Amino acid sequence: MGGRAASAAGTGPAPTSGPANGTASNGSVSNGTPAGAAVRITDALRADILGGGLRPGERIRQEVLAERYGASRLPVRDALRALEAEGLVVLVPNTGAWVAKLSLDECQEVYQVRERVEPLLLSMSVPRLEQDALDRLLPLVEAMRGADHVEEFLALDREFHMLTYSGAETTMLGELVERLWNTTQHYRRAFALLGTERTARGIHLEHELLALAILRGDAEDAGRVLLGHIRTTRLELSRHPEVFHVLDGA
Amino acid sequence: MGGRAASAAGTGPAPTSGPANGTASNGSVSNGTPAGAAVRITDALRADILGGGLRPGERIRQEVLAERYGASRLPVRDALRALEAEGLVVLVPNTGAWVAKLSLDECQEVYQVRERVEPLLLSMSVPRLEQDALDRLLPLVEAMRGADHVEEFLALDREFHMLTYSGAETTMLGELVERLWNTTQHYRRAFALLGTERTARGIHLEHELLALAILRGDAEDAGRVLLGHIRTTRLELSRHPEVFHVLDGA
DNA sequence: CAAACACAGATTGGATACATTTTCAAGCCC
DNA sequence: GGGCTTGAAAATGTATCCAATCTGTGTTTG
Repeated sequence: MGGRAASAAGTGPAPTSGPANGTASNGSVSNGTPAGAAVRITDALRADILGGGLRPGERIRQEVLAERYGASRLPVRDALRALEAEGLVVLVPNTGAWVAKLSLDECQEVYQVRERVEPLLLSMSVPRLEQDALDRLLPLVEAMRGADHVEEFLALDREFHMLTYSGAETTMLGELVERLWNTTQHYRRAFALLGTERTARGIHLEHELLALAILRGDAEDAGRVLLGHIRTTRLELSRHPEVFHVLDGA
Repeated sequence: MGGRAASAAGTGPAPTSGPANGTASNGSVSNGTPAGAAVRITDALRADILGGGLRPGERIRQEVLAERYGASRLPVRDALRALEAEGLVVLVPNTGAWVAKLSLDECQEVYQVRERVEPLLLSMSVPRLEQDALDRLLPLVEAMRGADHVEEFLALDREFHMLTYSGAETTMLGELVERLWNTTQHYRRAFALLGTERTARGIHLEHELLALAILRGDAEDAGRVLLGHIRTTRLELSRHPEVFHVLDGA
């Protein structure tokens, strides 16, 4: 056992240990890692929600999930609670669970927070980015240009931005940003579907500009570009309220 | 019931309707205290941690809490999980739970996020502050000047800042800010104990300046003052690493 | 004498079963 | 015929019990 647990007099094993789980690498979050089986259900459910298998406003029944994942209702409840903490599920006591649904105002609120928070994370990341990460930036931009399906673009977009954050050794800010991304996943998808050719070109340009600033090592300029990128998306989104009506009606 | 009128014209057939919206909770059940045992334990534990009854790094045993609150271990587990989501507790699978402990770097990270996020929340709040809230600002500043005990000052400080945010109709940003405050509660207390007379005077001046800007209705200037206030505290904190050593050693 | 192994104790994680609360639908009264 | 009350059914919250895992100590061996 590691000496760091030498808690003869001290307390706690290493509460804040962990190699600064950045936000890189797609895959599961495994933030607090509840437990063995519960965490598997949590990951599966999150993937289901993010992938579109469960749509906003849809009801979630514990028994159904318990049977689907071959477990009891207890780990399912733990999973729902964990996802509620991530903002993906809404639990109402003695009533039930629903997939979180954002209104237009709430979605804009998320984007406003992202405008303030992600440039900070980026500025923490840029000075410490690995060479491998830098080498992958422009290819990802090109891949996004060539993406045909919405899902492919979304995955590449996520990978690109998370890669730009992979240099930050943060414990909380990275998780916060990932949560903000997850909660707006449905709307990003719907927005990408409605996006015009003109806005798409603008997005690609912003991505390339961001990559160039990062490659230059100019964290401040990169932060400015990123702020503009998120802001542009937010304003564009505010001009397409039908995104939310569609989801509400479904 | 029926308090929550579906925002989008009565779209929802019963099955897909539900309080998936973050703010919309059932009329009868206020998301705060639905009389569930788990929620009561959660609140009690949070108060215990924030109040200093449980110190950072201290171990939490489920059985002890179960007996203390006269309940089973299950609602205790739920409470720990909820508090983990708030960042107040750290859970290690199959091992145990500890009161969250922040390193100096992590604490500064929280403050940096606060610098970005709280001015935004303030700018959303200032234009819609009630007259009652405005009338209470300067008296609170004066009360802080006269506060003798640290606990009294901390309570007034929290009340003052939360009052400045009371005009914001947010669903997520407000909770985020409250979480950030809670996770640094221990360190704010320790810092207040170590604060010199000179820093105390500066804090009071900043508070008064902030109150005046808010009363003037100048949201932008208020945001600037608030940013400086948080930044000053962060820099001051970085000059007192003994705060963390004391807590680590204890 | 020190380090690795193994066992015992303790603590958490999960499954089953029961009590409580809410919801839905039929029936009754106005 | 419409609105309200009442009843049953379903879903959630909780308690108790059992299994899996980790910590810590004692022993053994080089």
